[in-house]
Amino acid sequence: MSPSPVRVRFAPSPTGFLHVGGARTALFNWLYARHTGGKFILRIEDTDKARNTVEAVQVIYDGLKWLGLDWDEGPGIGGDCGPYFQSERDAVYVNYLAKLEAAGKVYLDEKGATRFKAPRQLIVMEDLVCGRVEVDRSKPINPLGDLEPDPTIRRPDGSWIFHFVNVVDDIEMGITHVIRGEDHLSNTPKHIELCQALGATPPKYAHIPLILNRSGGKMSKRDQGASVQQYIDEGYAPEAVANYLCLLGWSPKDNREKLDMGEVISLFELDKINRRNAAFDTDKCFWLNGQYVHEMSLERFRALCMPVMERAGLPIGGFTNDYLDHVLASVKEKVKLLKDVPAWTAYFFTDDFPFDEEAVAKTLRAAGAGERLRQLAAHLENIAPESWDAATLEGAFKTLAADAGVKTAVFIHPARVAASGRSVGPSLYHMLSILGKEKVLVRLRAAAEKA
RNA sequence: GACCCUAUCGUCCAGCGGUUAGGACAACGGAUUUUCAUUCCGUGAACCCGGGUUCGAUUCCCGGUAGGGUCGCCA
Repeated sequence: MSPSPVRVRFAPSPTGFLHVGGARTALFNWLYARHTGGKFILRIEDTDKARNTVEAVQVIYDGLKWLGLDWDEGPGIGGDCGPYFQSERDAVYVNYLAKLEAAGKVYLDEKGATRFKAPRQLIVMEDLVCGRVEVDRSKPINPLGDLEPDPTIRRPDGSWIFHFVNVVDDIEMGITHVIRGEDHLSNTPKHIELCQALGATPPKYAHIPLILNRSGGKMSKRDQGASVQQYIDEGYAPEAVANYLCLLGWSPKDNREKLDMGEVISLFELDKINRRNAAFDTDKCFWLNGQYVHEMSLERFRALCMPVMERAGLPIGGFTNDYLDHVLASVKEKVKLLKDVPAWTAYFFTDDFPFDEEAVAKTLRAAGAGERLRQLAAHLENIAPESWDAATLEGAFKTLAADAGVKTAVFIHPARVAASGRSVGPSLYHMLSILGKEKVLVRLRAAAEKA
């Protein structure tokens, strides 16, 4: 008998926020589906009408797509088990509730809510990550001898409770493996009882460790870096964030860390997931992002930078692709976050670029800076436009400095600030070479006047 | 409080009966560099505690402690 194909799901509640923990759960589900050739299903758990909005659902789609997590069934895709919004599955739940009613396994409490008559047995879970876990549901939860209350499955107003609809949908959608956060481990016995009462075989469970904040507490909305949107806004490369998330609780066991998704897919196994909660290390995520940015192709870098530059209002449309590529290549090795690219490149696209006050004060207003800039402009004037390249410029700077009997830096620093308004940037000779002779001379002379 | 999970450098991840306990981020020091960044080299830094089991425990078992989680008409 061949094992049934894997079907896993990510079932977020649309709260207007995609938590990195949720994203990591989605990622592990997706990886498992891709590794096994199974299906990854997206189901929106929007039973809480008050909180759920279309915008909030969009946040989930955007975050998953940004991370490259495509779903095989779900909103926008369809599938045989739809609808994939719990708010549209009322008939299904009514149907399943009827099964429980027919079996006498539910009752109405004094407030009119429907409760499941829990059998309270010893539940043994063979968790794929946590191992064997036994919970005796017949034991009192306090010294008074109280048992855990029977789970509510439907409110008096007819709306449904998470535990019930979650279990029902997993049955209905043929979910084979439930991969979710460890915060659900304690809920699982309840889910198994419900599942069995419904006449179904429970899925396999894999409870993955939680992501904690830097101080060791549960990562909450307020914590820095808790929202996927933040990484999008700050200009992280999605492949870097996805890679980092893989490393939280999972590893290939050979000390490698920078892995592309294809490799992770082929190596991903549930038994390689550890059981220990992990603190999110923003420094390391930042570092890994830098690695990705520096090593990615110029094409990829351009694709990531263009929307950022456009949003920042840089008139990149007025320049050739060739020019754009030269500019981007000059900063690619320097920049770590995409959001920094506009500030690093603005002066390549406009003459109306900002001057860093500190740099001006320190370099341009230094004694003799104006004279140096005038000398430099006069010297560079002699370079033929067709010879205006980094190597020639470097030679020119060095000759000028040698003749003047000073270090090259004496000319370099004011030239950098004059041409770019900044004290930091790409290699100066390359920068001037990309900018072109005409612009450079204008800027050097303008700065000399102001110096 | 009850129940469940966890416990290796500050952080993440290896090691799972015998190791000089390894790698990465961060920190610190140095080299390279026209700025910044990169890169390179180096240093410091860990097996929670107590009992077992064993010739031998970081590794296995028990207890403690600590951290996290769950006990909702939130999901």
